[in-house]
Amino acid sequence: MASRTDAPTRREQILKEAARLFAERGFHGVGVDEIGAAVGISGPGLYRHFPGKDAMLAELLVGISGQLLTGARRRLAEADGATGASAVLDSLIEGHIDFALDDRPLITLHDRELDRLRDSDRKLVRQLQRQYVELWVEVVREVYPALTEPAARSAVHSVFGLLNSTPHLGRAGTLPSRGVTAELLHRMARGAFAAAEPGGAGD
Amino acid sequence: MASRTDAPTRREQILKEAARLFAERGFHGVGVDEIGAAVGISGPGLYRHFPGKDAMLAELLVGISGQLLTGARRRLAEADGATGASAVLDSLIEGHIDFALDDRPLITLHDRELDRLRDSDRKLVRQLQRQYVELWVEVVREVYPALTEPAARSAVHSVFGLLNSTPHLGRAGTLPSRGVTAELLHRMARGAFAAAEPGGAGD
DNA sequence: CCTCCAGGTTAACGACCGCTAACCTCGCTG
DNA sequence: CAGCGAGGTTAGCGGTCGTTAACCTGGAGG
Repeated sequence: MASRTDAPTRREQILKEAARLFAERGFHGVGVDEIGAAVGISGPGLYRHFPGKDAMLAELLVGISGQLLTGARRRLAEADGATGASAVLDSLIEGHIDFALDDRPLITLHDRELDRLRDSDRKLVRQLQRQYVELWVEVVREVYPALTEPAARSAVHSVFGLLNSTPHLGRAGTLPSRGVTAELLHRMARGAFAAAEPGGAGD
Repeated sequence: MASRTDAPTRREQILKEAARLFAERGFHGVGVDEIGAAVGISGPGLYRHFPGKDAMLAELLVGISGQLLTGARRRLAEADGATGASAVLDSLIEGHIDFALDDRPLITLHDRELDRLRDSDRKLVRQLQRQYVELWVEVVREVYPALTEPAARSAVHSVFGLLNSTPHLGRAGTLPSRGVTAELLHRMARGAFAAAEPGGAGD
């Protein structure tokens, strides 16, 4: 939380590099020596900042889930009663896309290494994720009332899959451009939701 | 290929269980002893069937990519000039959905453990995947001519993300039902493609 | 100036893991 | 029935990895 303006670097450096490495080679595929080397220190020096390798992954995953949920709640509150549900959904989609484009390693970890956590941490992360999903489901059902609740939940998960596909889009900066990609993803997400309705604009 | 009618051989049993375990806990998170235990033999007995743990993953990934590509080519050929491009796209979507619903562990491995392969195997898998994507891109561009080629490719990757979200839908058989889920995914995929077009039915 | 602590270092331990070696035991087949 | 190969078994080696132990160092505070 105390990270946006200040720069108490080491810990955050470590987390950032660990996230990148975990996303690239998997949690079990990365050694602590590599993480250390990535931030200029070597090996067990990491244990001055974290009690263990597991703790790094836990902090990353809890942080991601929390950030997503917090951001979504903020967007929901900002719009409040004024703007329509459709605008809120657009805001949620925009926020998720920003995250997926900004922090690709994190979005990768988010649905890939969850099972490597201790039981307590995993439960916490899943709870945060569930709240995030439920928040989306409510908004989606308001915009598309023909959707049953299970259908809406499935649709939300599927759209997450669509939005989280950013790591597969371009190995390096091969994307057309950030703005264009974001717009494309946004349109597709809306189109997917719209088509999820039984009487929608499917075919 | 010699597996549909005959009883599953040891080799196929091993591959199936290995796929499940790799998907659940990651390639590096599963030991050969666990794979052996899952098929009733124990430990190094696996080496009577495979030269090593890497070889199992390689065979799985090559097999998946090949099956997907072969199936797509068959569907493209079956439709030939008779049916329209839109029907071919529907057929491709249907095939991918069947795969994603049938073999969830495989679809998970497919975009998760690719980097754990030896260079030669990884190149082969990537080549198969690229051909599969390009096949989709051509069909999609025929159905939605307003899409530029990069946009179509991004859209295809994103729809794969959407369709491959099946593992997140229900931990067990909590899905509404296979048919309903398949239909929902199909409509969403079509809706996403349609909305990808610049002047599409976005909002 | 002495102290102390945050933040490093290297050495090494213990566990685990992939794989090999050596051996066993069926069910064929000549 | 002898022989043998397919398909197992257990024991154990070598390497890697997470973690701990013991030690070092520079800068802030009394």
